[in-house]
Amino acid sequence: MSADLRTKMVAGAADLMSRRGLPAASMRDLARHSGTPLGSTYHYFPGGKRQLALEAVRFTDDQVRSRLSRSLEQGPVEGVREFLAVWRQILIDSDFEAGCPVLSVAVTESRAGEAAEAVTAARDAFSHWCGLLSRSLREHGAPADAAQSLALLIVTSVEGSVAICRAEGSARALDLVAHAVERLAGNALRHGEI
Amino acid sequence: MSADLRTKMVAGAADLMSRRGLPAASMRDLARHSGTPLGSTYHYFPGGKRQLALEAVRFTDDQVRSRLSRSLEQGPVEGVREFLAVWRQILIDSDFEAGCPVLSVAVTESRAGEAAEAVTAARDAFSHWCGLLSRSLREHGAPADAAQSLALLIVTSVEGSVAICRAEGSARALDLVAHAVERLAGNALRHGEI
DNA sequence: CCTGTTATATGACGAGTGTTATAACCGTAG
DNA sequence: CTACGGTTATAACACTCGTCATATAACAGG
Repeated sequence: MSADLRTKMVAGAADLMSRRGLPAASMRDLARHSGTPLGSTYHYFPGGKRQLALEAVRFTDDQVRSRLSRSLEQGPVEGVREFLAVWRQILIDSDFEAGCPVLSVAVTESRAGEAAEAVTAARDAFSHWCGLLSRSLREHGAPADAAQSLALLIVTSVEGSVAICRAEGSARALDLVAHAVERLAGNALRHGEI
Repeated sequence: MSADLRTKMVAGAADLMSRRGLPAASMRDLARHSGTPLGSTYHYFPGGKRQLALEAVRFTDDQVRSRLSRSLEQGPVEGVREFLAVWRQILIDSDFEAGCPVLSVAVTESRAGEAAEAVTAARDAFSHWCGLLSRSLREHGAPADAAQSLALLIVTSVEGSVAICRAEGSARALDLVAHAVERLAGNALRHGEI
């Protein structure tokens, strides 16, 4: 039972899904992309593609959550910065070919389709990220409703930026949005409104 | 030469692409979805899927631009409202199965892939929408840099919201973002900063 | 050595892919 | 009526899809 190989498959799946969307990422491509044998895929993931997609979304969720939680200990502005840095790094490292696997699932799969669990996991991931940001903003003085709105605004605008950056082949959009939301977060903490 | 049928195909392609992403929308599905004969697809679109995808993105771009331009005559806040209403209507009418075809292309296709022209058209669409919003904000008193940042923040957050709304099966996210960006637009016009 | 479990390789299944060639349909002009 | 243009239908091309059954390999403990 090699946990490494399994994780490698899940991480590779998340990456490839973020590049092409789930339906266009075939099991053969997913195996090849993560450098793991195709024959092992159904050994580790008896649920097939549905299971692999679900785990890939949850994997991304967990990774982002852990990085976000850690940086939020230094305050909400630092957390926002880290949230942006996560995606910026992925864009740069992939030459703007990869993006957010969670967004990819949300855009390409239906709630009632064959990957419904993955869509639910995507919804949960967005909810987790918003919740973490919102709680931190609240704990640092922002009113509850402003914190919730601002957290959602941050997550949505960053996800949208990542997609636009891919189309542009540049981090310009994400950097502009980064500047704007950091300022908004600062204002919210100082003046209690967005 | 039936222009209606051609347009019907393009509009149907845009809709189906927004639901599943471009690679998962087969030519047979695209024809069936728009109620047009498959045999005619390559007659009207000799460039095949690439051409159909490209025209679908441009079609969406044009539609949004025209609605946005018209409503911006009543001021930037009214324009923002219209921009949000476009996507809200699509979400509701499709029971949160459809979304933005332009985002869909940006997420599922590579700049160097077989639908490179469609990706370029997606980049242009985002740029057009940001440009319209930005210009209107500037013309109504917002400083140039604030107008540009805010316009991008609006487009990105709305695109992100549409995706999240699909995953949630609810317009909650879009409505919250709508409230936030309308307030931001108002502030930018009154105080000259975001 | 043998055994048993886990992991990988291979090939096959029916269905679907984009695309093209070819044949049939259709309304209208001559 | 015939002839012909723009359309549509159909079948086929080589290929890939997700999935599974089966066969082989690798490696543990006795």
